[in-house]
Amino acid sequence: MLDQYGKQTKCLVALDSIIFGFDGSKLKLLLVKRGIEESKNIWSLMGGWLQPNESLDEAAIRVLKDLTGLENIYLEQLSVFGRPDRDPIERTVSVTYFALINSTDYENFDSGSYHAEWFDLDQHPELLFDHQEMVDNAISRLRNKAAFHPVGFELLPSKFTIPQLQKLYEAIFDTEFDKRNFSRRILASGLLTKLDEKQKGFSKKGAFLYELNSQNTVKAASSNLYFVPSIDRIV
Amino acid sequence: MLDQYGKQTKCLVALDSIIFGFDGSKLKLLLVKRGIEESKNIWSLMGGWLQPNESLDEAAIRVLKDLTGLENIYLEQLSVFGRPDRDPIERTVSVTYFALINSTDYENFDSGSYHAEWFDLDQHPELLFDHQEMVDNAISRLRNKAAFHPVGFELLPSKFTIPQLQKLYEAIFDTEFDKRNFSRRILASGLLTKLDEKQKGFSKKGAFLYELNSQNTVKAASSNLYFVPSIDRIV
DNA sequence: GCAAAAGTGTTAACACTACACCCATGG
DNA sequence: CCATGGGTGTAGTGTTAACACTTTTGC
Repeated sequence: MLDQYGKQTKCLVALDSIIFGFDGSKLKLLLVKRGIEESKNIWSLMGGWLQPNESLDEAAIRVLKDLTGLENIYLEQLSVFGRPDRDPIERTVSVTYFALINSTDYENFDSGSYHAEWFDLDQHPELLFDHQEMVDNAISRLRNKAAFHPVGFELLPSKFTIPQLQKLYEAIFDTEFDKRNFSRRILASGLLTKLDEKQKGFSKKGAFLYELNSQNTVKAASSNLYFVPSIDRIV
Repeated sequence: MLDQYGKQTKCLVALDSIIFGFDGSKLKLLLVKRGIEESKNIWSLMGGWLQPNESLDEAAIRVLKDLTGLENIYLEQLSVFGRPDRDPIERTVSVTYFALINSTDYENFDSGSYHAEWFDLDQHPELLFDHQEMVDNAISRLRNKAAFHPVGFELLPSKFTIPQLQKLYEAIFDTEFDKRNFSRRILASGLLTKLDEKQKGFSKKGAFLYELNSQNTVKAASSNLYFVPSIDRIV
């Protein structure tokens, strides 16, 4: 029972964040090289230790900032990993977080002595400890979330085209969509505002740019099923 | 960064489980009286401490068994609570789990010196620390899960009637369904096998009993959207 | 003028909602 | 024989998936 505080063993508590990015055609993963001797050349997730006076959320935000300089990133708690032997050095319970950011906005990291780098999600180096398991878990959460919430926009620049958005969703769900159905569905959500500008330089015709509506003007859209390519891909 | 193990502060790690039950008409919550002085008369979730050689999942299973004698219960990790002041006695990070069981099968607990008791979910005593927050979190997870996975059956006896199942779903989603639409939808899922027996003693006509198909025979059904009363109730 | 990407509509199948009456039985 | 809960069908509406051609413009 929850008494006998004094007799209980304590654990190190770590935070590890899976940071997804998108470069226009592929999903990216932000990794960092770990500073300790034994695993000097192994890439790992953005991780750090929980400090005495911070909540888990605060700690995850601080760690990300310390390692990359990134601020104002929305981090969402995923799950906890706690196998006794998951960290061979000392028993550690790790709480994972995930975040989505537009990777082209953050190419250069203000990361002090750490080296952070974007990798293709489907082609990244081997990871420390159980970090690959954490990444797999995060991908499945990302798919779930993207199906029901307009979450993909955080991975794109503030102005984007429908074909760009479609490529993003195709990357998230690792599949292809019919562009007529895709654009109809996205526009029907009422989340996007069409701008007068066209994207230049990529296609010859140029595609219209859109931006996300201000929160206030989106009503029904965000409370309803948002985008499900086909339910069985996400469950 | 994840080095400097020696310098880091350690934390107590607790497990707290939200155990849902169903008595045929209402959802139930299994609570226990905590053993420590300051909060002797406060009910709390099934909780205990993580031990050195067990994983989080193992610990949650063990704690549930120690407090209630319940075994072979499928527990699923929910989330972690870690505000620095959530436990006033000492800093504790708590990992929550939830489970669904058929409460009528478990009325009497082999709980050693502990006192475990079922309460109506909508009418239970005040809870310790942030346990109410944990319960709220679990309810929303239960709704989500029930909408996409045939999860409700764990709350019923192995043979059950369609009206019983409907009552369960009505309790989970706190609403009412049209019985014609409900049964059509559930049967269309292909998850149920109709038995030759009828339930006796409750209604005069008697309702046919069904059982859950063996895993093997369910194909399309479990991979597809299973039961969504109306999407905006669950998102 | 042609290659490459953008943009746009219709149809047929299916899924969902709403709704009302008869059935079987125990008392 | 009647009260209680069990069981069933249909019509209308909305939603989804599948599908092909025209437009723009840089080269």
